[in-house]
Amino acid sequence: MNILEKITQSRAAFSKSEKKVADIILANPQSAIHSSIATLARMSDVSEPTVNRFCRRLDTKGFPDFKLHLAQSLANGTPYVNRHVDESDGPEEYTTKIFESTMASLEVARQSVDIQVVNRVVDLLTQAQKISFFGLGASASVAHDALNKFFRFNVPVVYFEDILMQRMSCMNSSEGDVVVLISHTGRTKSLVEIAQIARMNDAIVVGITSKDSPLANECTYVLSLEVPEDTDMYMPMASRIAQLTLIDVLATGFTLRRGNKFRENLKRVKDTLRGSRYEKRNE
Amino acid sequence: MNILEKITQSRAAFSKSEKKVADIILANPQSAIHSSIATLARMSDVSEPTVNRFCRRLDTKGFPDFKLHLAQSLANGTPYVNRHVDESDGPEEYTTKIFESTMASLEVARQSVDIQVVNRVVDLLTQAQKISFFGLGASASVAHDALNKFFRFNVPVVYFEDILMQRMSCMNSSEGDVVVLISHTGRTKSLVEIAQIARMNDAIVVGITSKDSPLANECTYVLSLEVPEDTDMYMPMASRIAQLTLIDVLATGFTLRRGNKFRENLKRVKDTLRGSRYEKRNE
DNA sequence: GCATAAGTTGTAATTTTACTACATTTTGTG
DNA sequence: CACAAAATGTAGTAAAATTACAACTTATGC
Repeated sequence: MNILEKITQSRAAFSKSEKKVADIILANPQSAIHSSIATLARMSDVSEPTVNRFCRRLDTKGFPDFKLHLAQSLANGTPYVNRHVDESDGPEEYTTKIFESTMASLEVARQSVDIQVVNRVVDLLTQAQKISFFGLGASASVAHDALNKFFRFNVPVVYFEDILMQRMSCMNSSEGDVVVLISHTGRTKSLVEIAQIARMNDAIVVGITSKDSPLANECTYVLSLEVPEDTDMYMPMASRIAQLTLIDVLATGFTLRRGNKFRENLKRVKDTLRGSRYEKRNE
Repeated sequence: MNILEKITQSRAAFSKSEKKVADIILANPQSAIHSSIATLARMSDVSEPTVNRFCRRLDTKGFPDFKLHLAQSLANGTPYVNRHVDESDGPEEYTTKIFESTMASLEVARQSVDIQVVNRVVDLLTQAQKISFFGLGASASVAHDALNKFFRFNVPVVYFEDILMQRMSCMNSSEGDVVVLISHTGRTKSLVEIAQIARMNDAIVVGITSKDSPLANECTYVLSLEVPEDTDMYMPMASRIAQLTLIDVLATGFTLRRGNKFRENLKRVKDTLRGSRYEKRNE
């Protein structure tokens, strides 16, 4: 656990001199890890043993051990945190906050993904006769993206934005078909219905949605993504990115499963695009 | 820079005894940071000064400094690196790699974004009479997503996937219109043409694309995203996510610029969705 | 309001740790 | 094979961290 946070939190439990030490360290943790106990004691205007006691109060073995912990906390700059955008934020602030929140969400999402299920779903996808990707609202563009990816694999892929088309498509599904449904909340009624229809027609239904949601309960397999609450902006942001990344994972798993030859094929698909592009001049 | 990697890389430059030390450290770096120089020397079967020399060869001030660096490398928030997926990777590995690569790309993208331009583009968008989002292939879903976002703002937004529709739409554009074109490479011919058409009709053209590309040269404003090369999978992955996040930033800037009342409005839009969803039972 | 105890802080000595200078060994080269 | 250069180790030294204990501060009960 991050020792800097720990210092901030346990500040109340510190004695007067220990607070001095805490403040000096918090003011400039970067320099603290390069100081000796003597220097730090002098800077905080306390004695060396006080600094040592301060370290032990934080459950470290002593000063060197404390420095190690501190160094680790400082390692990745500042770990990305989900900070909400504030009304008073300027462009600099909100840009940073959004990028960092997105990264933080991805980190959380990564940890919540069930690898077993990923593997199983990749299995199913490679064997599918037809793959459908459906989502509504913000998740529609995720489904759209999935179409783009799997289309290159030369497998029958279906994607509709229209609810009625989605329904009809599922009506016609049969054994061997895989329907992937994408929804952050998992509470969109029409999507839950589609899951039911698809299952009634023997299709395998994979949900990319949140755990224990009504949609999750209707799916054969659930790839749940525990993404922290979206920011206050009343728009799905981070969840969408996590879904997309998961699609990337599935697509990658797909190509890996299909083997070498298949990837050469993929390269050829990419090469056909060349004609539609301006050549990159050699730099 | 990660010192563990550094050790691996400079292994060739080490002397015989130094290699012994390197191997012991690499074998169990976690225990290394908790050992004294004497213990480590004994374990590596070399003398203490050798360990010290080893540390200096890695551009650290000495053994304690080396331990600090090592601790940072081992911190669990290890900065994400763009590691390519390997053929032999299992589900666990490729999932991690993709998530981490995506995060790494976002970090790079964040640093490359020009805040000034973001601010200016937000300005333009808030004042636009009509906003169009166009992209092709993988970028189409990004444009699609942008539509989703800006649609909620109750501004005239346009999005087409079809090239001809895109062209026609641009033909009809006029002063006060903003056309946002999305392309990772910036070399897609038809998109460059669309930029030209839009500009001829007095629209402002904003490009979310790579710097100095043919498309970038045709745009009024360029939001360049320097995203590291996509992985070997022959599919755009990271670039797309960076583009989406940038769209999030623009959308957020938009709502912030529009002020409080506007966001209340946004909340109302969100609330209208409620009827289409299953209520969340209280937990 | 004073005495006493509990807690806090500092001083000085001790121990541990890291570093330096120099001696010895190993390796490579004419 | 001899010599030089590089590598490694030994022993001593300096620095850093820790411990034990003394002095001081603060709080509490009578």
